Amino acid sequence: MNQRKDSGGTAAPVKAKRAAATGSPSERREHLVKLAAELFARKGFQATTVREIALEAGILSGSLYHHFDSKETIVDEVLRTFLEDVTARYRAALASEDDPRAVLSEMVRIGFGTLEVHRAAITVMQNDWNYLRSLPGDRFDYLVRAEDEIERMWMEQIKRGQAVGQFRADVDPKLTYRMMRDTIWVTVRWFRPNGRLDTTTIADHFVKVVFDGLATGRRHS
Amino acid sequence: MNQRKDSGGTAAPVKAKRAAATGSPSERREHLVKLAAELFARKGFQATTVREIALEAGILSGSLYHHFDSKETIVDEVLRTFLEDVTARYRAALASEDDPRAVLSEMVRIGFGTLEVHRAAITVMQNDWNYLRSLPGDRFDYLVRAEDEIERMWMEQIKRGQAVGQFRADVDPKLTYRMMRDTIWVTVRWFRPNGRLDTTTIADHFVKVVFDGLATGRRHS
DNA sequence: GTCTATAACTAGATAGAC
DNA sequence: GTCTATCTAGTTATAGAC
Repeated sequence: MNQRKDSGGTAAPVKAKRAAATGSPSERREHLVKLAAELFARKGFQATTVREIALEAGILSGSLYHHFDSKETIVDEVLRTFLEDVTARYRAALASEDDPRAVLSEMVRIGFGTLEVHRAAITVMQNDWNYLRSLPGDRFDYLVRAEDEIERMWMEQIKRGQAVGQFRADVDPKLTYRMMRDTIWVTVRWFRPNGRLDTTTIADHFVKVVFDGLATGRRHS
Repeated sequence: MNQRKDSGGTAAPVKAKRAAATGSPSERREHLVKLAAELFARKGFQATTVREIALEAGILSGSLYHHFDSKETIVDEVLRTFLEDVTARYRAALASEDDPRAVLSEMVRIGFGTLEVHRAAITVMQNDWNYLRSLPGDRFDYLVRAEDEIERMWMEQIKRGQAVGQFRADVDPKLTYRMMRDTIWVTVRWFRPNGRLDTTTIADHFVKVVFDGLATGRRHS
């Protein structure tokens, strides 16, 4: 099935979904990146071929190279866009509020909030992180740099919260940060926009459990 | 680099790591699966070639097909082994104890405990789940079946705990289950055996935070 | 900006000798 | 149980016509 006489990089687009061919060149590019991100998220970066991306866009694989010089460039743009947005939001949260617990719960809300807009990017980041990092060259080193900056911002709030007595001091700050970070991002595995649970509900649940605990009755010791 | 006159399925093993060639056939097979699992975990299932697996074992790719009929069969065995072990442990925990909170914290400990033995398998399961599920055929349907059985076991304990008043009733059981499950497995991303934190420490931290909360002071309303 | 045609290569898998 | 040799199919990417 899906037979075509070309085994190479072609195949007439025939009845492909050629979407809005209007708009500026940069909008066109963004649109292509978005389509690719969805495919990367669904099947994985490597399992997604440039032919599939092109087909989805209603063009042929060769034409894709008018917009991007490689498949890596596309996934690069997917991840970079997400990381720039989320770090910017975190910085804004830090600047607008001082109370550690307030900042931290705002950061939790920001994290879950990105699930809607950046669902595909987050999925790719989680599933293909190891692979992209294993590629030769330093092209994806910024992934680790962004991760480090985000870690610093979280850790600072956790430690300040402990220092002022808002958070219990008998928990490892780094372990706590990782637990919070992972629990937020990993939600993309099952989160569905327009599903039973919206990101605000999920964030509230998370804050409730992590801050106050699941158990009833007296507090720890 | 790494140049050889063969572009096919060959390449003299030369100075490869040919390990213990002794032992029963089934031990040999298990050993190969283990080597493959490590590669799958590091680079991803698709990025790992049968040639790399063979090289790691000190044989040629063609020889691998004496043991397995396909690359998929190998990853199948990796995941199946892990899932069978963990579900068996969960069942034992349910059988040996009745108190919901005790069972649940035991399940948490079991989860983190598998990180050491099954680190590679868990990594593969997380990173390549979407891809394996997207493959045609029903070969990997058991992934979802195992997931469902595990979910039932956890949910039962959470709901019983709420019914007997051990856990607060104002949290969504399913959301709570997902949060606990994800937080445990995702730990493979950064967990290193023989690192600063062992699985017991991580499990204790987890139970502390999730059961009693991070905040100091009075309990939730 | 897209298509045609193809280059250059790598993947998983097989058949049969040893 | 391993190696030799090879097949088939699929991959990213390019060059130039339109």
